[in-house]
Amino acid sequence: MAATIETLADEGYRRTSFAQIAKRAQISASLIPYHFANKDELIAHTLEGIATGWDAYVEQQVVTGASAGQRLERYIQASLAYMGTRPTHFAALIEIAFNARTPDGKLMYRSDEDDTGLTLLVSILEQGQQDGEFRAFDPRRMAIAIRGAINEFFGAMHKPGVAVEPYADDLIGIFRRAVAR
Amino acid sequence: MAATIETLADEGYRRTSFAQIAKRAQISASLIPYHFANKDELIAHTLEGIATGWDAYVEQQVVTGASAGQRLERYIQASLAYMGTRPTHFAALIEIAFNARTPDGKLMYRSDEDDTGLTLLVSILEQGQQDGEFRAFDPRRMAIAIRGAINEFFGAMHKPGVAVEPYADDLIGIFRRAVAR
Amino acid sequence: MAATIETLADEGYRRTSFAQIAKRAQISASLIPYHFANKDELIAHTLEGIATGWDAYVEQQVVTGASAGQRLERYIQASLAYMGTRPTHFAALIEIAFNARTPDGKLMYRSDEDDTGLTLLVSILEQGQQDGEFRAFDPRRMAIAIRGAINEFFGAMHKPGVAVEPYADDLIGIFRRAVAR
Amino acid sequence: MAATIETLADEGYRRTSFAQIAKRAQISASLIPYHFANKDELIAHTLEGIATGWDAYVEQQVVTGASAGQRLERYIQASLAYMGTRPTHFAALIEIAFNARTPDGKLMYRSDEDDTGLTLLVSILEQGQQDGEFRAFDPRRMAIAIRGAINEFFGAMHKPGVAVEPYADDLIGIFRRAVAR
DNA sequence: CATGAATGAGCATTCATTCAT
DNA sequence: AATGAATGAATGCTCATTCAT
Repeated sequence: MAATIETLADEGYRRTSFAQIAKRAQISASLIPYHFANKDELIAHTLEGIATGWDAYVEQQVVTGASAGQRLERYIQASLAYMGTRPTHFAALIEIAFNARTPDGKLMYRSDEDDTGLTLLVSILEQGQQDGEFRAFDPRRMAIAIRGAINEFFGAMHKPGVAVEPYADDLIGIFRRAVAR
Repeated sequence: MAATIETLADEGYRRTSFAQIAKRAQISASLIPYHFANKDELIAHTLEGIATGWDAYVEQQVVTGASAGQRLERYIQASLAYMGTRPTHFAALIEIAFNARTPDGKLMYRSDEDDTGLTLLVSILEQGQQDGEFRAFDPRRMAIAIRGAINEFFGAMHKPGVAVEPYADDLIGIFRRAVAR
Repeated sequence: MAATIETLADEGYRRTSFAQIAKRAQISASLIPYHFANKDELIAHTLEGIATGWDAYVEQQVVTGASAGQRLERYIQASLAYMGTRPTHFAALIEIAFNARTPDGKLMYRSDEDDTGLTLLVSILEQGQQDGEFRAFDPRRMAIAIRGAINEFFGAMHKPGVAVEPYADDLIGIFRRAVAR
Repeated sequence: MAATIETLADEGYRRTSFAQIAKRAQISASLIPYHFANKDELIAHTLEGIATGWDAYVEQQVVTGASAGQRLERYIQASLAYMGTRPTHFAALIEIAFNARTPDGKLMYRSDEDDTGLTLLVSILEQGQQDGEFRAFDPRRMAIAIRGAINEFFGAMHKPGVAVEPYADDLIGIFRRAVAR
């Protein structure tokens, strides 16, 4: 599965074949369907592994926040930190999200399954509103905007002169103003 | 090329084969490499076609703005409007961006080529700062955040209860506050 | 398709792969699914080709019979003659009949489709009964017995000291007695 | 081995893999080559098991016949009864007969090994001729016809309106006339 | 005895591309 | 300009078999 993540990140979804994964893992290609039954299942397990790790990390950081504002701040910081620390995992995540399809042809990232990341964010925002800390706004739409701003960083992070910390600081500034009363 | 866009949007990059495109276009599959020499070239032309149309539309809306604030507003509105009007084009764009690779294996969306959309946005922001209309911030990082918030909408727009206009209004609100002195 | 018949007869259903057929036909294996879409379709076409040829030959011989008795005689003779002349076709037929399965897993030879060979035989027998030429018996069961006795010859014909003509003569003798008043 | 028979009958020779058999037997697939060394050997043993059971049953019925005519009658009845009682065994038998091949590529049902069923039948017929009970005919060819008529029943027995007893009665009638002086 | 992990060979099929027409 | 035939490479997957445990 580690080899799968690497292959996804380095070669892209299309070239992530059993043969390529097996080459990296130094095993025979036919061993993969022996353990996973399906390529879809391999992908699903890989996705789950990545998502779980990420969600756990972010959540663990977030809960230490005393106020909704602090929790939002830590959500942004943790998300970007994770992206910066494990770019391979995030790249694999993107490859899967934009390529893996359910049997009926729908893209995974458009599926209706619970979207842990967004749910957590929405709950932070709602809490802030209930506490009177944040102004009135639609929490779901705000969450989408925040997550978009976070994720976009991944495409830019490889370019020269772009670093995690300043971007995190800027995002915190932007969304502090956005939610402030 | 219209068939290529449709196929990309409906079937995804992987399944966008000459055979599939040809079936939609009601032509023979061997006609495509006759006109385009390469699959890469077909993709490149398709991408260019989409990008040009989008950039032109957004730019045309932006230039009518009297102030940097208005131009930013129109940039956001036009981008989201285009996405809502031509979801097929945007879906194809995403498929290409996250799948097409240069011969050396790099993803296109990470390439160093001029990124018209972002350049325009950066110039709006810089102008606003020079005019004293916007506060001090890093224009590039702000542009990344804005574009991320815009693009994220595409993944969410197919879910129930999500519409273009309210999201555009919210984004405008968010980034007005973000750039305000 | 000729290569398919030969491969079926010589190698058996299991080993009748695109690769094997292609080797005999001196073409590339990938050309077969280009023309036939499916392996099932290739098999179906092959089966149809064989069955049509056989049915046509037998029927053509049968119609020249003046009486039901003569027609029965010619049915037996023609069936066995075809088997002796085109053992390859018959071997392929058997391979398909006992191996090809419909998508739901049922064997083809147990399917309910019209069984031209048997239908013709039944009609001969019924006519003989109506004409008062044959005694009373169940035509369907008699037809099954006749066909079984004919088909069994295929398994035995390759053994030394077994020839078509004497077997045909014996079968005619057997079933003349069986249907005689 | 019981699982092998079931798998052969239900899934067909092609799909009768160690994996499938093991699934039915609720054992590990690698246990089979541990006990049988070869797939061929497993098949051979299975075939032997089926054939022995069948032959024994038929022979046991046959020996009780007082005359050749009675023994022929019981041969037909017992064969068909066995087929009707153990259709699974017979189906497996057919799968093996028409698919298993000796290392040199020859089908088993065409091999020269002693064919117990046919040998018994031939001996009955010869005895009848020696006793002056049956007319003159080639016993081997007559035996082939009888066995063909019996075996053909298997393909037809699953269709509606086809039962063992009437078919057995008809066959007895047919071949009584065929051998009668 | 029995198992799970592992492998190389083979299979049906898709694909980008070439080529004669 | 356009097509159908053809191909080699690659893909997901199954299979019989081996082996360490």
